[in-house]
Amino acid sequence: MSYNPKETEEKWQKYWEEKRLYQAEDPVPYGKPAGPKKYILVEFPYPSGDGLHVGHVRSYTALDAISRKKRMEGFNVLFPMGWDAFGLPTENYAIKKGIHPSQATEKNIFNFRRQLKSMGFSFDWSREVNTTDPKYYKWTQWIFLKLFEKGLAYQSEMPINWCPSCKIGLANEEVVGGKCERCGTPAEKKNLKQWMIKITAYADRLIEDLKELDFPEKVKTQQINWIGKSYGAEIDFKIENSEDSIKVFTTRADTLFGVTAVVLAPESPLAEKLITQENKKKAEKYIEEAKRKSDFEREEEEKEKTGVFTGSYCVNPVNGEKVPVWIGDYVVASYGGGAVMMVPAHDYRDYDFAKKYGLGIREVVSGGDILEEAFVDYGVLKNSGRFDGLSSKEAIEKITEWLQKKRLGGKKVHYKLRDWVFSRQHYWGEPIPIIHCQKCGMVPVPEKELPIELPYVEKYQPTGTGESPLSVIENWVKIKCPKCGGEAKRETDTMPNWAGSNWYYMRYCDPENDKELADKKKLEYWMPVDWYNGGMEHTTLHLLYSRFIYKFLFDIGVVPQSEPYKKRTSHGMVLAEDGRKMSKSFGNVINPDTVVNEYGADTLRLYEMFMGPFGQAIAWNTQGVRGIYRFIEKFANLFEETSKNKESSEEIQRELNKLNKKVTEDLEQMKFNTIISSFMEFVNLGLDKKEETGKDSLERALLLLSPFAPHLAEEFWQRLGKKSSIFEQKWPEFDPKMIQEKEIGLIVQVNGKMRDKIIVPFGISEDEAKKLAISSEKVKNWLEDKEIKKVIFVPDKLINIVV
RNA sequence: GGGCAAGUGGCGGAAUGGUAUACGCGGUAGUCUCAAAAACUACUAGUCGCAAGGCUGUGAGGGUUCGACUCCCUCCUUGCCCACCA
Repeated sequence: MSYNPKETEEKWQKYWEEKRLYQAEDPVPYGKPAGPKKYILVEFPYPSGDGLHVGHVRSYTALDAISRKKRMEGFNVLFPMGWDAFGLPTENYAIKKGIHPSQATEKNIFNFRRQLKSMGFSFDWSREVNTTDPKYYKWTQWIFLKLFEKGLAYQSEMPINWCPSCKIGLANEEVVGGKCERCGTPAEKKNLKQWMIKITAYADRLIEDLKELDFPEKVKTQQINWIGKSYGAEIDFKIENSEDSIKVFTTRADTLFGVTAVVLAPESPLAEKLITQENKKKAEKYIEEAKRKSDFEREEEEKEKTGVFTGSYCVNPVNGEKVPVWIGDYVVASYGGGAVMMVPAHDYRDYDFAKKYGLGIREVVSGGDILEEAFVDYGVLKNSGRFDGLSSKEAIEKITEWLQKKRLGGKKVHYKLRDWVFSRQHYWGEPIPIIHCQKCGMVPVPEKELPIELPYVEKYQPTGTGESPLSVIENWVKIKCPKCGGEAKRETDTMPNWAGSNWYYMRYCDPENDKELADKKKLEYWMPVDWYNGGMEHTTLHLLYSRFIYKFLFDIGVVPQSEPYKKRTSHGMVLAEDGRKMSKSFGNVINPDTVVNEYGADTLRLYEMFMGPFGQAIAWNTQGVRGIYRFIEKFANLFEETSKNKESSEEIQRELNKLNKKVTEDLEQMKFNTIISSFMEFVNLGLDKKEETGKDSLERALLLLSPFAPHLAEEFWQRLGKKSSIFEQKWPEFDPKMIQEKEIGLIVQVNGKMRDKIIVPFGISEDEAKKLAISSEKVKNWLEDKEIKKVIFVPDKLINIVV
């Protein structure tokens, strides 16, 4: 064997590191005059105790290949790496192993870094960031202070999702199917004072600005749906014998005459107030039960709607009708004010509810049969007084206008997006830089005192009371108020995982800066990120929230544009050989170290590029890895047997140009699997025609292969006697003229079926092609006794004779 | 219930209006070997045929076209995301 990956790979990794080949150049006046830049970004990993996943390798290899090609094309490339290291998994891991989270983090990062380096990725390690480094989280806290200053960070007592097992509050995004995202325990509701971030203030801009971005449509629609903007009306239902009114949100103001009840969410503060004496027992018990039930349990009960009458009534503003007020658990507390107008005739849920509790069903839009089921489409109004005969569309407009005039309601826009619960009652996170003073209230920590470092403690287990472990460290909590000097206490909640990952890509532009989160000139040069690859699972979390934070920083003049990412792509998951998710409990995890030890990093890299379309989930196949290793051996053979030949034949050169074109173009479109197949075809052809293949072709093939198999490419490049690294070379250009063959196989069809393939000179005329086609023996049989009706000629491709 | 993808050999997949199944895996036979592994060579969608060759074939059905895996319509299946959002 003429190529031994084990020996070779480490050698070149060292060589590249010494040459500092992958360091990005800052713009003047900090660096050399910088040419055009490309900022290529992969989501930084969470350094877990499990080590690098082969899924990381897939997306990092892809973007590494792109970065390498861009450098060879002359771009000043920033391709950085760092660690998203705060958060629950490390804290849990530390508790389990009995070591401190900071030590666990250090150990895990060390391992991840070693693994990434063994893959030969071209990261600029001089810009490494770590979210748990006080020098880094100083600026995470600074961003929080700015949000607080602008009124976008606030505290609010609210029912939050609570995991009884982790003893921690969860963001809506962390509750999946009613269960805690991490441990799978059904989430409960618990009232706690929480820090909130007002992302809703940016809802419109987050939708609007998507238009300009090069994101997959799927990502855009998912974000739009998540924000969930809907246009409708807010309508006031005056409560009988009271000054108060119930505000309901509806997108179907046209059905207002069909209201036969108003239903409140059990959590609604109004609900309790409206319960009358005679309904007290029943209704209060109902509320208590409903509150105790988690969202999940409510869902599990086969969506059977339940409810209870409060005893109170309100007034339908459009016709003065007296309408009963109910409480029902099908009403979502956090949307639309937690109240709905119930129109059984024209809403499925209301229909079920009304049927169950014997409430009236009144048809006000014609078009369906409401004895059978609710009619939810638009139609023509009836039983609606002066609005009869209008179409639903017109009626929505007219009725809303009328309400607005009477000051009983009006147009209203609602969002599904809710403000972001930004506090965790945990140890392993950034302390929130706020001080609570008895006299002055909430006082922000003065900027010059940042960072507020996380105190090193022995006990970091959750308290379980809902308070963070920091709350028991008295000498840390107690502090003088920076405003009045009186007694005060530090905020003891910490920030969620997302806080550090919101802005990490800005820090790469200027990772050492102690005066600002990053220098403005550097941000102006590097931002926005030109290409950001990550997982679909981050679409409505990290990707949306970091866009919001970037917009906020733009508004306060810290960053140069309002969108951080120009282009977004996403990779598919790498599944285990059995088609399931890789998981320790299934025992089906593939460790990249094992593959690297056995076959080398290049084999793993090539395999992951070859295994299937980049955007698709795909199962691991151990035999497939062997197949790639065979390819590497074949390549080495080809090299050994042909590198002494001088010039390649015309055919080989043509195929090489085709390969050149394919790699250059498909790389941009992330069609890596077909690129690797083309290399295989080229090598197979070269081995078939050893005498025709020479040094010139090998050189170019190595350049083309170098982004994918950098070690192998460098090794053979240097074996050819080159004095500089292959990565200091220019990306090869292809010659379109060389791709054109002199003779081509023209397809001959009769009635659209292929009957023959004839060799003809390139650029043959229709007449000549026709003559040749008709005279073909095979074709003659199919034309016998038949009249030629029509001939379709596609130049240099095919000729179709219709008989 | 809503939204978005996708259905092609034994398997991963290629071809996005013009040779369907490239490339790889697996399989079969052979070479080498005391033997095995590895490697190499040939074959590998189904079907009829000694062969030449024919016919069928890209989830199902229909349509557009000289020509459809590809475009349009209806349906089925699978996957992902969202979901009592008024």
